[in-house]
Amino acid sequence: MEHTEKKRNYSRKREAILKAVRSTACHPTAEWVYQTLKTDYPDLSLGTVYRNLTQFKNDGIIVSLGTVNGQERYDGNVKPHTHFVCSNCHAVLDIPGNFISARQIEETAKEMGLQVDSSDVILRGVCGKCLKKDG
Amino acid sequence: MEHTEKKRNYSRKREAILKAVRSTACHPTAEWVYQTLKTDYPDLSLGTVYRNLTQFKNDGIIVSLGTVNGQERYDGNVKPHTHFVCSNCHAVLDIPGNFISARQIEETAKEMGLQVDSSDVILRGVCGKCLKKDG
DNA sequence: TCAGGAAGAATAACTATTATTGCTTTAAGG
DNA sequence: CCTTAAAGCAATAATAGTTATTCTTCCTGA
Repeated sequence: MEHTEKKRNYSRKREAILKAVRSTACHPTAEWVYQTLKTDYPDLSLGTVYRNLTQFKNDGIIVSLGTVNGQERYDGNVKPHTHFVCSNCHAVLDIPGNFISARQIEETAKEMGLQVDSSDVILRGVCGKCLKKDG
Repeated sequence: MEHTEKKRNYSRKREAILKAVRSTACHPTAEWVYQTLKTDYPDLSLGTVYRNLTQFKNDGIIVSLGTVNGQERYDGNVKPHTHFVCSNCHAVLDIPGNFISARQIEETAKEMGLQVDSSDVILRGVCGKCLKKDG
């Protein structure tokens, strides 16, 4: 009996895309992934990156942070955590700590008749790098 | 010495755009504002709506909640508050309560050398209407 | 009233994303 | 093996939201 456990055809490129997202803390855009992999995979197309990122997102393997400056940002870390967005250079940083009360959310959701599946905390401001640069 | 504050000419349309955003709790898109005002201002153009919304945002008169389903959502309520986004119908609802500790954020920001200007809490899930509709 | 600047409409341009197309690979059954 | 159907893929075209451009009109202050 052969190994038949893969539901989706294996693809070196797809694996590389997933690896790229997981191996950085920069919360990349589709474009970033494309540019990063283009040297190793010259015949990679941007559409392939978009398609695979969407698949990963739907499968819950990666997560989307929403759009920053018009571009969707992805995160290989699927555990909920806080993000900081620099309004100057649009960098996205991970922030340790939760800042939020799950119990309080649950209560409010119940009160208002909502089903809450996830919660995001996003801080906005200027990152250390930009603070130094711009005085 | 005169004040150098940039004075802006009065405009009935601009006033109407601002009023439209402030008079609804639906956290409208540019398109919504355009459609809403088109009957009263038949010669209003979508470009004008976009331009004025951007100006208002830059002036801090209104605030952007980021893009939901590809469209930017605005809010006439500039005081920070929590939002709920329905992943089914993409409605945006106001949630009373803050859920977040300003002191804790301040501490973390100081630790990490960040300047935090604002913070958003976004809950995602299914709203009451959609829960009823879809079972 | 007149000059100069701001606002507006119409439309073109841009950018991120998604759908389509046609080719290739894989899986399943005989 | 061999055939056939389904799925994957890259490349391209197309879409949608937004922004920029151009030209005209209108307001404001002297």
